[in-house]
Amino acid sequence: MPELPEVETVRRSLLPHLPGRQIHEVILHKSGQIRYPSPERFLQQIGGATIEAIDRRGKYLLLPLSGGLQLIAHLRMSGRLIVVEPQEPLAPHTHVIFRLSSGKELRYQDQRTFGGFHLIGPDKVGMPAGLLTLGPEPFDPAFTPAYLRQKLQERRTTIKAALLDQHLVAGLGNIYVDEALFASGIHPERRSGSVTEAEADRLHASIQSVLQKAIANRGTTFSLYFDGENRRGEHYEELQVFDRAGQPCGTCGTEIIKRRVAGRGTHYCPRCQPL
DNA sequence: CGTATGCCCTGCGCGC
DNA sequence: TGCGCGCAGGGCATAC
Repeated sequence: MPELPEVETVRRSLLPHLPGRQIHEVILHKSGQIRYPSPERFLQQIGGATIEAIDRRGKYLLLPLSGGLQLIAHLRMSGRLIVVEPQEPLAPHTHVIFRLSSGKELRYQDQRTFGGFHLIGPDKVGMPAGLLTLGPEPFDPAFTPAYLRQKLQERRTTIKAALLDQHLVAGLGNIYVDEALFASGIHPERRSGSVTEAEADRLHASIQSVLQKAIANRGTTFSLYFDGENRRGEHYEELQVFDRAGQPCGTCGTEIIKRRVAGRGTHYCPRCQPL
């Protein structure tokens, strides 16, 4: 499940392969992953364009193209973008193939088909709605402890739901919300507004350090995540609570609990994160 | 408007 | 052994 560290790792792994390359041809094995515009117009507009860069915003990958176009990709649950030699056998669930001027292919595979592409012109029509209203990046100077404190105060929901909301801060998903809450000793079912100033400050620091460590480990490979060169992330071993239900907490030895919060499987230590 | 819920989809693990 | 069900969840549509 790619979250910010995994998407950032994909971005970095694609960096040597994409900028400066021309897209000679796009082959659609399954057109459902083309979200905007129609598959026909997508193919017509993207053919011959040159990839100028590869950027990230939250969990979105942004690829500015020549001619004022922008290709936007979202991997959702199971999407993978990999660069391979054309003779490489097609992996299952390969839906889109971009033939590049380097001779290599950028392939999009997606078992659960939740992810996909938007191709946007200079008028910005067709942008994913969520990208337009996305909150600040966790490492942007705008994401301050005071900002987090104030936003949490305004919410009436659980702290878990608030942090999963991409309008509040961009890029956190189920794994790193659980990890950041553990690192700051906050129970996931606490009311967002009940979080004290000191706790919010601690949470701010935890969010940044948890994400930073995960990026340094090139993300968490839980089941389906691999980077653009098909490598696993190494962060799984570092997880303190996520996917550790029934195992002892590394801090106090209490059994890690898993329960449903905000509609998501949620992991926490009942002793280190009291309600 | 803010919040909650269900849906999209496929593969896997579990229980019978 | 085999089948069917539930679960996994990011973002969006819909309902309240």
